[in-house]
Amino acid sequence: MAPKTKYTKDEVVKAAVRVVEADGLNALTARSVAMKLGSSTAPVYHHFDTMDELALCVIKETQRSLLEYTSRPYTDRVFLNMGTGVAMFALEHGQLYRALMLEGDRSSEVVREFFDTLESELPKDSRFAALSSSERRGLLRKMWIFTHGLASLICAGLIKDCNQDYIINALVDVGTDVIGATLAKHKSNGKSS
Amino acid sequence: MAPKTKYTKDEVVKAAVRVVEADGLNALTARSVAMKLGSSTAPVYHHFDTMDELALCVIKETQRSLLEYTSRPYTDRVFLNMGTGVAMFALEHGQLYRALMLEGDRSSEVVREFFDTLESELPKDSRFAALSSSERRGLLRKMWIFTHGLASLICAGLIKDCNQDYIINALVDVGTDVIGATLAKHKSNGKSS
DNA sequence: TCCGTAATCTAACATATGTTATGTAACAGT
DNA sequence: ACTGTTACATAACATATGTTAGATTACGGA
Repeated sequence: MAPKTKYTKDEVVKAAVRVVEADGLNALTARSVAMKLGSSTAPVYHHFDTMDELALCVIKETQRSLLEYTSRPYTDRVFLNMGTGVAMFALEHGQLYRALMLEGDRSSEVVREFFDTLESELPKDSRFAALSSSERRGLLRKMWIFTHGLASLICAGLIKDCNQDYIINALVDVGTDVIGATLAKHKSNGKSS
Repeated sequence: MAPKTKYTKDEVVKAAVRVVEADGLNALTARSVAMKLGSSTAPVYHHFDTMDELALCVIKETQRSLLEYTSRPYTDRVFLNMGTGVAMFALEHGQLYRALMLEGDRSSEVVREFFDTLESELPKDSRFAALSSSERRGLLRKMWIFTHGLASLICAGLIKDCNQDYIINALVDVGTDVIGATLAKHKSNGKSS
């Protein structure tokens, strides 16, 4: 039979993720992955037909990692936790956030898919129960644009002294403004109609 | 003497900008620029020692173009015009916005520099005269994060049916929320102190 | 008209990268 | 122990790109 497998498919993907994390998506080459893995390029091509295929797996793996971040209990509010998770991911894995949301060929799909995930989570927060579907969607859209902007700036290193508390504060701050305004508008609309 | 110069430095830069606009920063090569220019690569290397030098000029030119967008009178409010200009630029020159603000090696500097420009323009809007310096900065920061997030999504093609009116509406919408909250907070702080 | 300069072209070289071909050796079953 | 399979290593090939060298040629001054 064949010799025992020394580098599993998963190990190759993990090595590729580490390459992107360290030096960005442009640095993802068969040779750089092999280097991280401590092997030749052969194992890479053993598990993947093309580099594009590996890059896709890196994106998928990064997506999973991001979802793990957004499901952490930073606070007791599900919706706030998701925004915090996005920004924390950008803080701790800037290059991966860029690869996933800003650069990759599939970034549009990924962002859209992520937005849909957010939308499905929103109704779980009781504070929004009174809002109509379109009000909720408008609110979500604003908060998502803000969160994505914040994360983009964070992963560019443009928010100094950024940490978890800073992020939660920033999101609560603008969230209070926007949610407050939306609820007030809902109330006055309800009265006038 | 020498033959009349057929391709000026400016024409080379313009061609390079068109390359980036069409196919992104990764497509900026000596040969792609030469192709757009209808020449060989010689004129490129005649005006620039390295491709990095040309890329830098493309960024500078793009910066100028963006500033031109932000100084247009979309509305009668200077501050709103700047945000609208950013988003309009992202709408009409998505690849250039990415190159300038999201991808380039110098994106951090560019963004920081642009934020400073915004900050120097803010006092010109009379509505903010009452605010303290730190209140103004907080407000500006929120609006900039939102605007950058919006522009990033626009240049990824993720905002459907996006046009000038949509952009102005989006900015006025969230701007009303955030500015209203800031002014209200300022007022109550003034009363309580 | 002739010449020299320099803008451009052509072609080459060096490197980086995707990909493939070939060799090697470890493991399992006999 | 022998053998066949196959994971891996090595090295080659093709292409893309930065960069440079030499040839070419148009222009302006003599």
